[in-house]
Amino acid sequence: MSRAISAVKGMNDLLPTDVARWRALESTIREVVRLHGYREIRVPVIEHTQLYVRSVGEGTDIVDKEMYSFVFHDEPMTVRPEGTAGVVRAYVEHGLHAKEPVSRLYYEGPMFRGERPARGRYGQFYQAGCEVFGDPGPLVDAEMIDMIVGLLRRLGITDVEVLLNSLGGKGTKARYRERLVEYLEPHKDALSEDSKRRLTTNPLRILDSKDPRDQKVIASAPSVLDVIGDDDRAHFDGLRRHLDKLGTPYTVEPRLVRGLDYYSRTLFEVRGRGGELGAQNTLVGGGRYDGLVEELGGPPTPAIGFAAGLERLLLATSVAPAKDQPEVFVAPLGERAMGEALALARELREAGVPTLVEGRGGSLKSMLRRANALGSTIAMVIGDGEVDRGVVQLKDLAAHAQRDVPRAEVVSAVTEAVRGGSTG
RNA sequence: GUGGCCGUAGAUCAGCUGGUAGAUCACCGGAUUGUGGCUCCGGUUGUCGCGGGUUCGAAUCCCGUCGGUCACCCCA
Repeated sequence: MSRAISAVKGMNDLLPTDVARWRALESTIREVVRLHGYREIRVPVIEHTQLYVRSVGEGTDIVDKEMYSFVFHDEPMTVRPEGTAGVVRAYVEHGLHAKEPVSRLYYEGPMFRGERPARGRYGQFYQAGCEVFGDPGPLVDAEMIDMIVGLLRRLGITDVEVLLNSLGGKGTKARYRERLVEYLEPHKDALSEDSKRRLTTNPLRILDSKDPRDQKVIASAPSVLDVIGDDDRAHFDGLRRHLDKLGTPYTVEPRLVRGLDYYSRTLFEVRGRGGELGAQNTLVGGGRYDGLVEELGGPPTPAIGFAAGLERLLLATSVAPAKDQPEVFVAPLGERAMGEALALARELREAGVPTLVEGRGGSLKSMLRRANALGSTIAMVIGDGEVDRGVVQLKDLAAHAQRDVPRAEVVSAVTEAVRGGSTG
């Protein structure tokens, strides 16, 4: 074990035990999303850097300092830091808008950001997300938020809060930004160092600063909700009405802003309140991005989407993984039995029964110990005696029962036992 | 990127103010020439994260570095 190569910082392995939980989580998400009419789309992990610069936006931390970018054959490329941009690109590139009036897309996969890793936040992390194109809302907005809350509930994550805000339409964001800077400028000296810098780069971010100095100033800052247009207000009110009707709880948080530039109008975030999440308690983030499709070369198309952080859901969830251990453990004793065991295992597998053969030899005791440790339901012992008599010893591990079964009847006896329970 | 804490067998950890490493679990074998979950016995496993320094001597002290973790930052 000399000079072993370790994983890259922030990247981590998911061992089989972990993966069992992941699969349980993913299948729940897929099911919920399917019930809402979403269909999965798979897009590349690598895109032109420009895609993210134009969508996520310059001045955002993601683009400015967190992207895994490289130049390949003189082309600036980036390993995706988030999912929406790529999906929008695909939507435009394949002219989906011309094929169906509304597209409901689901995606899932690894994202990459060069941040300092912490619990619930990694350089390579996984997101599942949905995007709806072609529906201006606000009904879909409400439906999406409600779906997320329902999904979390199915995952056993109930201690959450939904934060809701509106960033207004096209012009309002810039207008509010101006208004905010106007307000903050005179208080500049009272702000934290970070926020002084943000005043020019990304003033909206100052709103959710945790620094007490900033909070003091922010407390009486103008609210976006006072600046949004009448249409935006109507949209926001409509969304709230739908949520109220559904009984889906939410909190209006005018200071909620998100890290990406493309958002407009509806903005939401779901935070977990369980202690296991620490400061990384944002489980889901999303919002409307009505201008992005056009921005990326498509026709004007309203759109909304969200992304959920899978490792964070996993920290908060109580979903139990399905059993993935072999049902049958074959313990051969001796040379002749080995060959017989292998053939038998193949038959069982063809019949759909997960089977493992102990090929390392060893004592029967140790083999049975292993069968038990693996959680197998049936152990099959084959020795010279069994081979000579044309039988196999079938042990029901839970019932401590065993009997000889003629070689020809083994498969049916096993499938029966596996489905039915006892072997009699 | 900034600051705090941590880094010892596969896993969880002990090792006090420096004298070249231990427990438990796991794993392997045995206690009935071929029968498991409990029990008992025995056994394997470590460049004490890495590099340098102080010292007769360092897992133990100092510096650096890498990794993890917590808070900030940011975000999923």
